Amino acid sequence: MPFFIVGPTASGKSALAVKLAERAGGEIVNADAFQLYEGMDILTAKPSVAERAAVPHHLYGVLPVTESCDAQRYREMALPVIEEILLRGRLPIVVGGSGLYIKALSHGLAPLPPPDVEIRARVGAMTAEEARELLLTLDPQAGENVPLANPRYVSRALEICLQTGQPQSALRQTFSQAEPAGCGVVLAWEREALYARINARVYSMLAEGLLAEVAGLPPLGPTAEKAIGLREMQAHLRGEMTLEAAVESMQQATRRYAKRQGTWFRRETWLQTICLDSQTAAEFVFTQLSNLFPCLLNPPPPPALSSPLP
RNA sequence: GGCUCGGUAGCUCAGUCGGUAGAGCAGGGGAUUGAAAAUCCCCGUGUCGGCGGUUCGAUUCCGUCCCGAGCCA
Repeated sequence: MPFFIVGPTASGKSALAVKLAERAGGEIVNADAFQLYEGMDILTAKPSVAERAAVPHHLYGVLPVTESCDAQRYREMALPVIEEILLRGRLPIVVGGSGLYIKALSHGLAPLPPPDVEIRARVGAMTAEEARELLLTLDPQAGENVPLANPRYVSRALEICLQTGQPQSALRQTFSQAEPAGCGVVLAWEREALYARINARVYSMLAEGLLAEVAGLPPLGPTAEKAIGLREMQAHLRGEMTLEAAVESMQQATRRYAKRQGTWFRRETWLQTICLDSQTAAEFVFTQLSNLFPCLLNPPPPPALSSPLP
C-alpha cells in the first residue's frame, strides 16, 4: 500500500516526501498532473535536482508536452510503478496536489468509456443549452448527478451516453463505496501563511530562470498549455504585460488554485491532516508525520534471539 | 487664484427625473467519477467625500469646504 502526501501547491510536500523516503526506505511517485510533463521544471515546481538525486523519483517529466492526459491514464501509469517499488521491498510515497488523479489512484474510477475527441468536438460545437437538452433526452435522470450549469460535465456525461448507448447516470458508482488503497497525510496550511509562501515561490521561480524556460518551450498540448503562470509569462515575453503585472497575475492564479485544492482535500477524510502556520518550524511537519505513522519509521524489532525463556 | 470635470463596495465604474443603491473584477464559501494547474455554482450595507440648506424625506437639488485631474491666469 502506498503512502500519500498531498496538499495545496507550495505546501512543502516534496521536501517532506524526500525526508520520509530517506528515513523509511521509500521512493517517490508523482501525483501532479503537470509535473508529469517533460520540461516546464521550474514552472511546475518539480522537485529540485538535489532532491531527485537523494531518493528515486518516478513519473516526473515522463510525458511529452504535446500529449493530453487524464485521471485513468495516470492511474494506469502509476499502478505498475507502485507495484515495482513494493516488489523491491520499499515504500511507495505518492506525492502531489491533483485531487482527481489522487482519487483515481486511491479509490479507482467507475468503469466508464474514455474521452472521445470526436464527441467532444461535436458537443463543443453545440450551445450549452442544446447540449443540456440532448443529455436530458438521452438520460432524463442526468439532472440528479451532473451539474447542468457546467458545460464540461455535461459534455462528459454526453460522451458516456453516446459511447455506451446507455444513460450515464446508471453507470456511475461512487468513490465512497471503495476502500482507499493506502493512507497518508494532507498538509493544511493557515491561509495567510500559505499565500505568503506562494507569492515568494513565484519570485524564486523567476530567479531560477522561469522566463528562459518558458521562452524555450515547444508548442504545448491541450493539457500542458493550461499550466498556471504560462500565459502570464508568455504575455510578458511578447511585451504585452509588465513583469510586475505578470508576477501578480501568476501569484493570484496560484492562490486561487491552492484554495480549490484546500476545498478538495478537506473532504478526503481517509487522510490524516497536519495543520501548519507561519510559526511552525520545518522539522515540525516531519515530527507530526512520525507521530501519526510511527510504524513507517520504526519497523518492529527483529525477534530477540537472546530473550530469556520464561 | 478662476473655470471645468470627477469624488458611490478593496479596485474600476453604473445608477437614483428626490423615497438610503448595483455590475464587473478582487475576495470568501462550495462542488469535483477518464480535460482537473481544468470547469462550474453560491455570496454585495457601502457615513453614495465633509458640513449646512431646501424638503415629509437628500446619495440625488442648492450653498460651502476638502481632495484629485485638466484648462486658464
